[in-house]
Amino acid sequence: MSIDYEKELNDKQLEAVRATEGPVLILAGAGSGKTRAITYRTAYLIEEKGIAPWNIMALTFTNKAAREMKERISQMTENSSSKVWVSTFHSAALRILYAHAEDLGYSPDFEVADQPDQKAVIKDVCKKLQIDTKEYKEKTLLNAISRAKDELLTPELFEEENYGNIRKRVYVDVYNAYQEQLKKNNTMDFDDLIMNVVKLFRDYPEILEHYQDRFQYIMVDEYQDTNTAQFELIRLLAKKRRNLCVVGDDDQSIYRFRGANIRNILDFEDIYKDAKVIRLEQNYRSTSNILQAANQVISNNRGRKAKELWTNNEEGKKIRFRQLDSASGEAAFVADDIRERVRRSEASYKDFAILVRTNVQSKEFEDAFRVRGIDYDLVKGLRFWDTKVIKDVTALMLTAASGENDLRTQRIINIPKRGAGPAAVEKLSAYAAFHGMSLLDACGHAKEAGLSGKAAIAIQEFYEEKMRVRSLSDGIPLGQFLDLVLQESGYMDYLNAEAETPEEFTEKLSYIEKLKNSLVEYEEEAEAPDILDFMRMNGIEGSSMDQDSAPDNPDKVLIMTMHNAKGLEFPFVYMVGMEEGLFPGYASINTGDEEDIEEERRLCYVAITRAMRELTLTCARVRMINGESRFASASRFIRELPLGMLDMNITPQKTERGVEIKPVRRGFTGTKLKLGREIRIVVPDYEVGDRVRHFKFGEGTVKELVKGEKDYEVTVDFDRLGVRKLFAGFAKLKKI
DNA sequence: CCATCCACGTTTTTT
DNA sequence: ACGTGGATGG
Repeated sequence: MSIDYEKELNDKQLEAVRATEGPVLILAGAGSGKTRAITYRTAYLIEEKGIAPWNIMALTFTNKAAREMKERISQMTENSSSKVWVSTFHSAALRILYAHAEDLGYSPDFEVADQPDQKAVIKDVCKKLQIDTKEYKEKTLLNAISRAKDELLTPELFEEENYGNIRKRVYVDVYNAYQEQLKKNNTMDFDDLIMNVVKLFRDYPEILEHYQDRFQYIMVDEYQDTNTAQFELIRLLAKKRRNLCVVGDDDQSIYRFRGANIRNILDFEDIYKDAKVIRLEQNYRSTSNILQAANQVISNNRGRKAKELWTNNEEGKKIRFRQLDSASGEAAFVADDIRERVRRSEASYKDFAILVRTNVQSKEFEDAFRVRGIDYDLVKGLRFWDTKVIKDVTALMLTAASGENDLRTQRIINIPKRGAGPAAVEKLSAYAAFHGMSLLDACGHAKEAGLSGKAAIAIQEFYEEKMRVRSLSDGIPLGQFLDLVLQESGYMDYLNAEAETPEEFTEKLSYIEKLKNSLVEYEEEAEAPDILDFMRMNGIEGSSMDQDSAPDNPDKVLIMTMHNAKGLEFPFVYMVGMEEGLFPGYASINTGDEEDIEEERRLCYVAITRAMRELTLTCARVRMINGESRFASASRFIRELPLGMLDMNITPQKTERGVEIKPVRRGFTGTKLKLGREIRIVVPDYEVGDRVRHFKFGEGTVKELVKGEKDYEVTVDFDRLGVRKLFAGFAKLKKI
């Protein structure tokens, strides 16, 4: 089989495929055949350039992307695909680290901490350090640690950097203790995986060189989402041969909040002066109207790589914009619209996607679809391996297999409930530490550890159950092992008791069933099946039945967040909740940092470019936010759309109780509604030079007060935080 | 030690 | 509105 590259690719794609040597930056606009370019490039390397598949590495962010890429490469290159390293950053890091764990002071059977684990550790640390978790939120602390690791700041470096900063001092202590705790449990968190590979490469040049020789051609997908640590990882790997091809779109960078560094893509040409830059700008997905809208919106961003998508596709329908009275009205409009189109056989349910900015918005749509009998699916973030049931059951199995990991023992010590609360754990931990044994082993000495009667017996039994299971499990198949664990632990009864409804119980049973299938499947394939190995493979890489694999295409309308929609396409897209304060969100408006708005605008661009045939934007005049009715004006992004291609059928305003809401009210975000009547018009009672207080930002001096289109815009120099721009209506500043 | 009540907070998410 | 988590009382 031979591929006709020239026929199957456009000029730019072909150029990208043929640029095999040296640094290459492929700026791939939405829907421009990016994956096509990467997969053909891989095939080209193998078949035309004679590069061995195992010398090629392709890195992605999600397992889904890796799976899809693998599949497409295998379709093209027959059997060599399995030899190409196509994997996520994290699983690549994991594989490398398993081979060199000891060089970094971990034992080779180290484990990976997931979010619940991380949370448990940070909780523990806060307690030990007596940190007021009201002042320093656990989430914030974890986030700070994660960002530090993204930036390759080890606890030592982080400490150096923040030495003088009193507030950061707490972060330093927490980070230190957190890291110590993980290390003690022979555990890395996700960020450690990347950071530790970099550390390994930096400390052991010969190891680095080994991988440099192995990965002679490196490709990185979604390059705009890389963080500093990932960038450094790639840079080191590619340093020797410099065959680095990164593919991305700065306009689709929407993960700044989790550490993505957009500079990686913006500065690529500065770092690699000889980089070849190839722009894929022909879009094969959308109508030209949709594309122009996207172009127009994103052009409002500064600091982006110049590019403009174009298409040969037809002009298509105008983009619809509808403002409804309420969130439920909005959902009703969308649901009716979909139902009508399906009734007329214009499309089927699976052709539609509702894109929301925040998860809470989905509820209204679920209701609207349900009452109309429209099949829908909520694409939710919850994933199989993060489910409580699965976490519990796997922890039960792992603890029976090995009691080394105290974090895990702690997780299940009271599952099912046996009266082992924090107090008991505290005593047992102390005993374990004193005698240099694991927490599980300490459970075998519950009495000696100072536990009183009933608790001591229960915990002693917990220990003995684990030992019993361990001795019985020797050499039995994993599926049976699971049954044994469930039986001995009494977990099923616990589940039944915990479940609020019978449905909930059945759902959880089905999860366990899935786990069992997965175990059996694994056992058939693995050379040396082992529960620890199984968990290792699945914890990071998901598995054959993991949730993010595409639904088997049932005919359902999909509801999902705009973030989740990245990389997908749908004939009909509804972007809902297009309101100031929701999209862009208050949070991004309030910081006064234009960068935040730009990120939201990129998200808007991503969402628009998901649409193939028709795009509908909607918003509500009044929306409940956190239990409070609020006026909302149309999103600024609506105003950034080219008027000419908008179908804007403004519906007359109806209000409950016949109270007319004057258009002037538009934009007074934060104005509360009561009994269908608005009760307050926000006119600032302060002026330039006045001292004011903000509920969150503290005190400051008003620098500027401008009556904007929608609201007063007030610039305040806060004592603690410096200059911020706020909307007067929303900020609720108090004159002092 | 467990259950119950209230206060709080609330974008986006991967691995 | 609503779910989570901490404090409080049995």
